Amino acid sequence: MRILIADDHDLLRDTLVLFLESQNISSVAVKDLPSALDKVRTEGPFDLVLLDFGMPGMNGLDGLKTTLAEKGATRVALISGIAPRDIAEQALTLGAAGFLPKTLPAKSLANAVRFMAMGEQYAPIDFMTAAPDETAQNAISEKLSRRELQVLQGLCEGKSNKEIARDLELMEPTVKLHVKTLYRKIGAANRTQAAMLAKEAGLF
Amino acid sequence: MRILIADDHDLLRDTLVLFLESQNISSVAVKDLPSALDKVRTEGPFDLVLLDFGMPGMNGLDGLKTTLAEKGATRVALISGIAPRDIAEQALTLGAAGFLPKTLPAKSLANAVRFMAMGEQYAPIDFMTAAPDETAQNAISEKLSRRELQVLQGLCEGKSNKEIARDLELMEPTVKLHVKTLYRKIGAANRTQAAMLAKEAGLF
DNA sequence: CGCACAACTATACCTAAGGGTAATTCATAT
DNA sequence: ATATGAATTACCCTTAGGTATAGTTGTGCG
Repeated sequence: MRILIADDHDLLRDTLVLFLESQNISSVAVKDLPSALDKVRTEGPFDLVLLDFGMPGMNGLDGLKTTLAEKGATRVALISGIAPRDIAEQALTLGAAGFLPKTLPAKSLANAVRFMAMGEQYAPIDFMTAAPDETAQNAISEKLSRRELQVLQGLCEGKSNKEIARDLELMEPTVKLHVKTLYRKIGAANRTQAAMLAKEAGLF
Repeated sequence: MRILIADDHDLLRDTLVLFLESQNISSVAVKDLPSALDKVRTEGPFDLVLLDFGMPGMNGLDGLKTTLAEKGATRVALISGIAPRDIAEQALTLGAAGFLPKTLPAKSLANAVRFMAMGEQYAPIDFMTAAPDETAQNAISEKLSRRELQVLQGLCEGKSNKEIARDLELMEPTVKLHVKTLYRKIGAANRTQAAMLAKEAGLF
């Protein structure tokens, strides 16, 4: 089996090649997307191409699309340290062979590589099953104060300001102010948008 | 590699054994859970145990738990024709090696078996990524008229009645009426609750 | 044909929501 | 000690949302 690895982190690239060699998977490694496309054209086809999501020339999912369009690269997977879940889903929908977070144990990575080379789609179960977007969740919950989060929860339950005030033992004007300020912080225009943003962030 | 298959459908059991044999995977097949546990004790350990979710003796996920407790069966996967997504998730959380729908192509099943035997967790990507709750979605979408669904979508996007009216080329009072009637139909007290109900039903 | 139903328009009224500004208290961090 | 920010309460004002009621289309069906 022969795969192509494209990643701008020299350390990862070198160690990964050695490790895969020990697993009887031969690999070629390059450091950016143009080099990867070049390799595919000159030395392809490969059983699998691994692209780092954050490497030079990738430009988000565009790099995946252009690579998938190459004749010598029918099986292309993304590898990333930071990309959120929705990127993974989009990549798989675009026809990627899989999505590998860099948190994956080396042995699992080797297994996943073999699996994808056989024509299957791979993504780590826990990654796909996890809360829709933990980064967005933190982005919201870290932006807001405790009170504002409590009020936001009330919004998500479809309560009126008066009900929220009663539940939190506050006066209604106080709730109104919290509501207004949390709109600013999360970029909502009204309570419905605020509730939907919280819901999409996996809150409550 | 040697695996144990437990399924009450004779046809599937026999053909699956033959197919796996052709893929250099040797297998033993039984027709219910007690037989499976017996086989594990007398002829174990196996590299992987496949349990049909609907076979005699399974009793939902209990059969999975008891099998996982056996010494000779550390790697146990479910196979099912009908189980919904949340069963699959629960099974994986309980420590199942994977979840195989019977809609899976035979070649993919063989790949998944090898993958799981290597210690990885498997579930088909599209199955895990699918809409959370299709039944609730139909419950709502079949209750509402086309217009009301269009208006509900507007609500979910946090739009005002005026904006929805402009988008649908209606007068604002019309939108207000649709909004009110759809509240009644889905049991919402205000637009935020309506939006959250739609969201939770997997709509839009 | 006439019936029922969904969709649409319209008016009016009241309440809730959202925006602006300001002041006080309190804990924490510099 | 003092500055900062969260939390609280309060005022005013405008707009949007929610309710009720009533009438007009158009489509499908018995």
